[in-house]
Amino acid sequence: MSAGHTVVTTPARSAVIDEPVITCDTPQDECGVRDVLDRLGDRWSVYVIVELASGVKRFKQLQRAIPGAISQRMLTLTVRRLERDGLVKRTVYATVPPQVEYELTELGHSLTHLVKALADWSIAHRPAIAAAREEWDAENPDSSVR
Amino acid sequence: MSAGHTVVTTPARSAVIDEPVITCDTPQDECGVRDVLDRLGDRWSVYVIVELASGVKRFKQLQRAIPGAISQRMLTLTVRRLERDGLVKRTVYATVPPQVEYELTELGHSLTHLVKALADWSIAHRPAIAAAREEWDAENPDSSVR
DNA sequence: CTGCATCCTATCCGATACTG
DNA sequence: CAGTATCGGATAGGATGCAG
Repeated sequence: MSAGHTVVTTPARSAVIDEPVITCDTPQDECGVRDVLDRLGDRWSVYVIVELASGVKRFKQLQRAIPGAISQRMLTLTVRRLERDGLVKRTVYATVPPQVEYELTELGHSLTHLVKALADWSIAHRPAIAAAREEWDAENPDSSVR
Repeated sequence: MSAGHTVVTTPARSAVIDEPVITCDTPQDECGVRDVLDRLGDRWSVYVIVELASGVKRFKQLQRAIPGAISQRMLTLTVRRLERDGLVKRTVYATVPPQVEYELTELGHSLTHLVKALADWSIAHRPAIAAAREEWDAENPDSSVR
């Protein structure tokens, strides 16, 4: 009595291979990966790390060096957070006018390699990504996913 | 915040050795590093990449596997963007009910190593970061920087 | 099951003004 | 120069409802 529509059986479930990859079993603190990603996630932290990777810099120096014109407010917030996380060391000199120097800590430097690797990957694969985007956009003219 | 994929000049041949960290001389398009960071910056992309690193997964599988309870909306958006960037391949099966499989492309897999490295770093240094934060918070009881 | 559209909220971030 | 505080726009992201 059923209509003749074919119900396709779902194919075999993909067996979980072998790699736990990250082994995250604590949904609460989310494995702590967020601790880093949230930092790298904001707009400026990576640039600050990159700039400080080449040496000590003062506030204004930092601001000028960072591409995209970071506002004073955001630079302050960014360096404060990085300092709080122990990635950046802040040194205040009681001079007139005041002078504050920022530099990476040991911890901060250890992150530099990864950030650099990420940047290299980005640069190396940018053409591929750009091409993929153009192709996708061409095939999906009216998509809400930009 | 990604600028429209204009990909201008960018003479950054970037055959960088390992002295200059990122060699960014184009403030305009920000070296293209943003192209990647904007993806990694959002809350979920990294988790999707991590999950797909272990093999093909369906939509619902992905949603259940990701820690932190990603909403349906965000998972859809995230995988679409990754697909657009050529990092994820999407395969639709005309079954009832519908079934869609997601898997990393070659490009996506090449990013996996970096993402894993980042995750490893995060896990390894989480205690240090947590300690730094506690110390900082103790020394700055009434700070607006959380 | 997969996915889109809508509404609504939290947060990011820039602009601006003011202090030491 | 370095930093803080406030306002307001833009946007990421959750909840819900509906469609294929």
